[in-house]
Amino acid sequence: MHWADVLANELEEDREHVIATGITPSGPIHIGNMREVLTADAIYRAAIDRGLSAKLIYIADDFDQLRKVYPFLPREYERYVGMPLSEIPCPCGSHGSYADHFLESFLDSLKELGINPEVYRASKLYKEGRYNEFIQLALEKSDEIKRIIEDISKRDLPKNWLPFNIICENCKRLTTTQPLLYEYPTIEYRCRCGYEGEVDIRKGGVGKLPWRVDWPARWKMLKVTFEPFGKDHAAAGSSWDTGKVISEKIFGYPPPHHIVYEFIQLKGKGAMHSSKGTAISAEEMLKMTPPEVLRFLIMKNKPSKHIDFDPGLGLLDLVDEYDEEERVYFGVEEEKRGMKDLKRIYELSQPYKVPKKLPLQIPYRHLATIVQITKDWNGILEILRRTGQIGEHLDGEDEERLRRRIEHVTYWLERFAPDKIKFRLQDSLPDVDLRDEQKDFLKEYLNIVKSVDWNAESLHEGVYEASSRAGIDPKTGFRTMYQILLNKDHGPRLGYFLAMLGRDFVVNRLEEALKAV
RNA sequence: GGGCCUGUAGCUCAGCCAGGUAGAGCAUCUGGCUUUUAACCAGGUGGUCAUGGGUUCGAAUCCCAUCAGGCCCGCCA
Repeated sequence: MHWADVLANELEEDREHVIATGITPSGPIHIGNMREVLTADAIYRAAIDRGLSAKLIYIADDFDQLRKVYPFLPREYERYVGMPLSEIPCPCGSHGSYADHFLESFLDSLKELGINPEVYRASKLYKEGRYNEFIQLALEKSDEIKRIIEDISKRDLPKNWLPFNIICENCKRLTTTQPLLYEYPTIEYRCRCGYEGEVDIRKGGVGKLPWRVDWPARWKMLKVTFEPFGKDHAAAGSSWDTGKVISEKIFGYPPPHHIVYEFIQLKGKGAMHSSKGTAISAEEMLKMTPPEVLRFLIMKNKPSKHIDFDPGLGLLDLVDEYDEEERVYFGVEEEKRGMKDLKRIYELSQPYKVPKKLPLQIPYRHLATIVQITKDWNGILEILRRTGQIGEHLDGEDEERLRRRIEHVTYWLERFAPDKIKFRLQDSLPDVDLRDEQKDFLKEYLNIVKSVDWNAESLHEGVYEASSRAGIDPKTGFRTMYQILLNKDHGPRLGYFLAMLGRDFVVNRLEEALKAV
């Protein structure tokens, strides 16, 4: 059984289920967050498929403070450190806040992946007073909460610690205030900026529960019944350990079902850290990977497995693997024994509906070659028709599929593909020095090209024939062709490549090369 | 120090949650194919399932211990 179904089977039948996910939008949202969201979505879908009543929610922790000036920020942001992300201006100026700047494009990406959660912003929940009863309760039970956290996490909290971080009314920081006295409904505090004052906790948005208390509070507030979280939250004494106790003892709410997931790493680079520049943002990942393939990556791996994402050649393999499973799903190819839960994985990989028939498949490697010959849509169609990979007419779904894959592979080529697979078809004959025997070869090959059946295999074989007639190594023959076409010594498999270029183009180029001295 | 995960063929991994004769891809070898951005076709070799114990008629699978590796342990996936 697929892991998502196993987890959904834990959920009680006589209950409304709320599957929660979310993050702190403090910077570009990276691909680890993708795993969390996709894991939650998988369980949500599995719950629905089981006939349970369920919804998926996404909580943006935009009331958390800015921790430091990240490398991608201008230095002026120093003055915002310690303020809630929702209260800091947007770095680019076109979003409502710092938090929205990073959040909005990520939420758009989710749409493309077929994830449509109810979105909650912590800043709103606080300002609208939805946290008020929990704040009051937490303050009343400060001592008990303090004891739980100290016992379980083995750290000491300050003497006058309260489970509430006040936002200074003067400098707007969350991190620089110290409570002096709590007497319902007000807390007196002092701030490092010199300000002293008091806040009324009945008024929303005057402060924030610390994470270890905030988390269990929101379980109850939003009636969360399932939540995936990373293993950082699951270490001994960490927020899950304290959270589940606080949830039960303080708020009287059973902690949600959960799954701890492993992190995604970049192949060869170890864990990703935005601060070290080794992170790839979620948006980038989605721009280079077709959405169904990105879902596939998450769905085929159990949450407990760590994933090495290879943005280089490995990405091509991943797409090929997806395509292969797709063919098997539609019965076009035989199932291999290693394919586990294939049907379910394929279904869960679909952003929206499962296709009714096998979608158009053009090998991704091949597409990577085609888009380097032409970026023009009609040009691409012409190439595919010439090589017999599509017929005269494409239906709407196949066209859509093709367009998307072209977009993704193009982005990948621009940003992530290794140099060795990149080339540029030269518009006119490059300035190359050809030896006499190479010209003999071109002459021989021109004859073949003029009359041969226009397909990859014949064109490829023609090189051997022309080489032997010209008395040269086939290797030199191939190299000669790449020189006059790409101005390089190597290139894509020649037969396919020439077949795509078309007879007129190839004949012309050969003739030009022969004319040049 | 603590926690979680992982350990299956030379390599990458599936199979473990519902115990019933050990699987795939790559590599290698053989045969075919006159070397092309990780070539193709057919076939073969290859594993006391990390180690030790336990439960069981039966264990890669469940339980316990040990060893090794990875990651995590203020906030953050």
